[in-house]
Amino acid sequence: MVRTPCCKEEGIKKGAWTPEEDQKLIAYIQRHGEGGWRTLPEKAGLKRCGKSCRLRWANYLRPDIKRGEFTTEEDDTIIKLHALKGNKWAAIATYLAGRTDNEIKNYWNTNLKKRLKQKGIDPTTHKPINSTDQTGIGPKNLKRSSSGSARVLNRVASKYAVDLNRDLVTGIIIGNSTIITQNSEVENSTTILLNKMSTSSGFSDNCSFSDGFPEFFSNQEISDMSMSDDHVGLMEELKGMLSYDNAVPGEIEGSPEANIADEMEFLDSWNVEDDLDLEKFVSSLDSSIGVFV
DNA sequence: AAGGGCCTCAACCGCTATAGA
DNA sequence: CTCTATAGCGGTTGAGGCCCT
Repeated sequence: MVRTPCCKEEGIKKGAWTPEEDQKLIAYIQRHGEGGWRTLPEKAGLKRCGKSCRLRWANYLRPDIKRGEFTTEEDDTIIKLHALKGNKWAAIATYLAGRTDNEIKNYWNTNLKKRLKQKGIDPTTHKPINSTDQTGIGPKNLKRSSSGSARVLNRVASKYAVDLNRDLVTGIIIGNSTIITQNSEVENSTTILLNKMSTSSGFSDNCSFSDGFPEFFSNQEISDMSMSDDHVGLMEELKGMLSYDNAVPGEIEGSPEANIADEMEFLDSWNVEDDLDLEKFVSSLDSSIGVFV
């Protein structure tokens, strides 16, 4: 079947937009709103393809677009989300207010990719470039190994008996309290706690990644946690697990980077449509990763 | 000053997903 | 169920600016 072209080829202008064209598009959308892209160019007096108009609006003219350099926090968020989601630019863009998928994609390809390479990290796999897989411990086999961050998520779910969904967990991992709030229907004590965790700092600077709760936190930390409702640090620890800041190629065993592959697998294996209840959450961890408090 | 190479990013292209007739 | 229109996504391209020789 011949594909229907999105617009007639004759008389259609291509290339850079002029300020006059931008004005016409803005004025039309302000009057009539977004949508109807196929008929929009004619109605707005533009000799452009509807698709081109949509893209121009979405990536450049929309009033809520944030311009200017990416912040360190944004860099960090993109890297972590890329490790979790891969080249899903639109999905990543939903976590960065005011940034478009196109902008993030360009920024990744021109800046972040290089930066990771300079740190000795493969930007595709998020693993150290020189690591050879001679042990046969590929992602499939890693599945049965322990995952520190999965363990913490397990603890979050167990401890606070919260229905965690995928976006919420992503929010926890990248430390974005907005997402946590957005994805929680009711601002209950759990939401407040998760928000607090996502914005708190300090605490665990000496966690290890071997199995077992006591090795995960110092005795003092465990004591502090049991004494206080203020469970700060859990979030920082989660963030630390997915952080590249201290990555040293060749020293990855048991480090955060070793967990990226199974982190991705277990998050990706979740059904986006279904909220995960506590029981399902724990059993999914048990069956797919095999970790546990 | 000229020009060649590199980099950035807006825009395009081809494809898939989805809604509605 | 099928077909078509539309929206949206990710990869790629190319114009223009910058830097170096």
